Amino acid sequence: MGRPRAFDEEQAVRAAAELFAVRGYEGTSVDDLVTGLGVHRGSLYKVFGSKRGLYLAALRRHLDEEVLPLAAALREADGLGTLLAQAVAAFDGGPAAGLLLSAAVERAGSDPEVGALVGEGMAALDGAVEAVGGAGSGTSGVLAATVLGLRLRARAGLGGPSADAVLAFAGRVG
Amino acid sequence: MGRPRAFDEEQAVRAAAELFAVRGYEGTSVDDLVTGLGVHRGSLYKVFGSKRGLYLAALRRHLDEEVLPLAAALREADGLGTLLAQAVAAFDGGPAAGLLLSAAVERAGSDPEVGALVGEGMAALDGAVEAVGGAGSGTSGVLAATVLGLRLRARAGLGGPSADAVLAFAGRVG
DNA sequence: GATGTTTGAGAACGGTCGTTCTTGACCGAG
DNA sequence: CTCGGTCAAGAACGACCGTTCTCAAACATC
Repeated sequence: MGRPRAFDEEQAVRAAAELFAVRGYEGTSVDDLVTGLGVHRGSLYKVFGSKRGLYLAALRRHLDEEVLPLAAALREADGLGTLLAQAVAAFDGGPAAGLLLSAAVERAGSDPEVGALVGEGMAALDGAVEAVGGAGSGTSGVLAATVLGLRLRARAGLGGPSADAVLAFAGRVG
Repeated sequence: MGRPRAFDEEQAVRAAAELFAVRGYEGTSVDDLVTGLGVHRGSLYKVFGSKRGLYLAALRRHLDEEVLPLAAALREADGLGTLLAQAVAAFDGGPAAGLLLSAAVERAGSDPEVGALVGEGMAALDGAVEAVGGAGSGTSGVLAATVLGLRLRARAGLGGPSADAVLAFAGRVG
């Protein structure tokens, strides 16, 4: 019953996540989304309710498909040094944690629902560091901050530390 | 000749920097600025040319009055651990580096002039870490990333690592 | 093939955006 | 006091914002 949907919802959410990650929430207009996703305005509002609804869906997907898997992979690192190097490599290869970073800075403070999702992503990174470095070492939050800080440098387009520098640093912390 | 200016330009720039730091560039409207600064629209455009011009002035002031002095102070630390602890203490006490962080995420990628200013601020932090930790150690960029990452956590309103945790971490890196 | 329901296409809504213009208040110089 | 120039006050501009509405096209069901 009814006309079949002509767009892939998951693919649309993924495209929205990329747009939001690059231009930010306020910097991405509904027109940008309609053009970039190839989804009609009406369909977008029918499915997601609002621009914010689409943003929350994109952030949710970003967590489920990128941040949490990354955190799970980092848990398998055989030391904090390897963990750091692995995280940086993930940042070089794509938009990993980009939307998480953008959301944390731009929206987490003013939108509680975004704040909860951001907190979930950060907690996952914390947990990975803690699992590798040893619980109670008290350093997990700091090193998780380092991970996001390195992501920030990569995003800002300014040359971040080289992989060698990261490894050298990693040698210091274990 | 002419009517004298009825507002303090430096104070206006400072107020603008706070607004931009909290709400971001796109999240701060000219109406917000007019209200928050107590400066008339016409005067704002007469003096700063545009919203972007005021933003650049605010970021410039943020660097000169907060980030660069902070970097200079960090240079005097007697070790990387003290440096980290000092940086975190500065974040707790105010908006230090807040606009730098916001600009790095929201604008540095799309506005080259903002990118240059952000790069200047980050280079100052790098230099401070390098001066304390020893040049060529290759860790300066990474630890500077940690500094901004900790600032990010504080901003997002999620409980960051405690001062004790930072000190414990600092013990590992020297 | 006719019916019923949902989609896609795009015009249109009021509101707000950044910016400019017009007008009158103000003050130093002559 | 008069004049010239700068400022403050606020209305007004076109453009764009997120959102809604109308209507024809496209299927599943009967």
